[in-house]
Amino acid sequence: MNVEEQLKTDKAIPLETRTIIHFMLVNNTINEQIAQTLKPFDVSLQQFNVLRILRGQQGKPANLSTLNERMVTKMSNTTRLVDKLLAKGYVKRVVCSSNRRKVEITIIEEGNKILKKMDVAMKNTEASILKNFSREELEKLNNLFNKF
Amino acid sequence: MNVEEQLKTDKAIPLETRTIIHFMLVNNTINEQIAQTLKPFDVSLQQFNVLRILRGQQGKPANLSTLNERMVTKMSNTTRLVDKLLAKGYVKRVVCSSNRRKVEITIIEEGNKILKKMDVAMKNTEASILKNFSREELEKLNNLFNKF
DNA sequence: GTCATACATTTGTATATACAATTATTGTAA
DNA sequence: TTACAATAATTGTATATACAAATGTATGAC
Repeated sequence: MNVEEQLKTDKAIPLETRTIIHFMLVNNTINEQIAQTLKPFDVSLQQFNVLRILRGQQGKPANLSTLNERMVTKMSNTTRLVDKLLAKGYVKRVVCSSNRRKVEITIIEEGNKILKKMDVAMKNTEASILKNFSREELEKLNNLFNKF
Repeated sequence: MNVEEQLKTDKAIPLETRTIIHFMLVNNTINEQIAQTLKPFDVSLQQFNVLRILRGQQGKPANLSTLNERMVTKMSNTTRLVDKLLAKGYVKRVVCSSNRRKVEITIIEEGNKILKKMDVAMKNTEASILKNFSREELEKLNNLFNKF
């Protein structure tokens, strides 16, 4: 992916600006591919991430603020996101008995089932996105990301 | 920025998955900072990009499909985006006389004026986002991005 | 106990975006 | 020249997201 070509410009772009634009272009291709992957499951990336977090809880419930903390992309409305998962029958929602302000979200069987299928699809997509990278290059990339 | 720390997990994540998640985390911090930068100008990142493209035309108008082609993030509705810029008085919109299906969008003085101000703010934000990178590291990063 | 404050979630509202359907215009083949 | 397909933009609709305000609950000071 070449930045100048994509932007159809012949002018030189300052390295900093170029890096940010380049980053965004890569972001678009990644997002598109992931969106395509999740589309057949009728689940957004955000919803997928929440399901993964819930699975990571290993049976323990998570309340909304915990979910929000751990989400890859923070968003202002975890309530409605969980509502969607609830409507699809992937999670359950119980008001916390010790503190009734909190609600406890737990992934249920149907959620685990679809998550397993999505895992396979996502693994393939990840491999496809990163097909041109060697192991060392991936490590180099992760190290550079640490500098942000 | 450490991925495991951010996700509050102690399990090892496969390098491919980790890279994608890491990328998204970086994307969030970049987006937040840019959104903060543009907020005082009451212009979205998309609108900013369109203004930049129009300036790049150097007086020549661009029609909607051209704009959409060159936008960093493609979106399905350039019409409404341009409507916003029109309402703010930053661009003008003329139906193309040789082909009345097309509309020609041109940036006007007020648009150039605010764009200049935004440029300064964005330069600062870019520098801040990339403050931990040396020139060589930025080049390395851009080269790795070419592999996507 | 009452009040003020902090906490956790929910709701309202405006805007953004994705996707499909529609309108208007142009080019072209029969 | 009519009919059909292609092009360019617009509109409709559903969903997503950001942000602020509101609701309900808990806690600590007095």
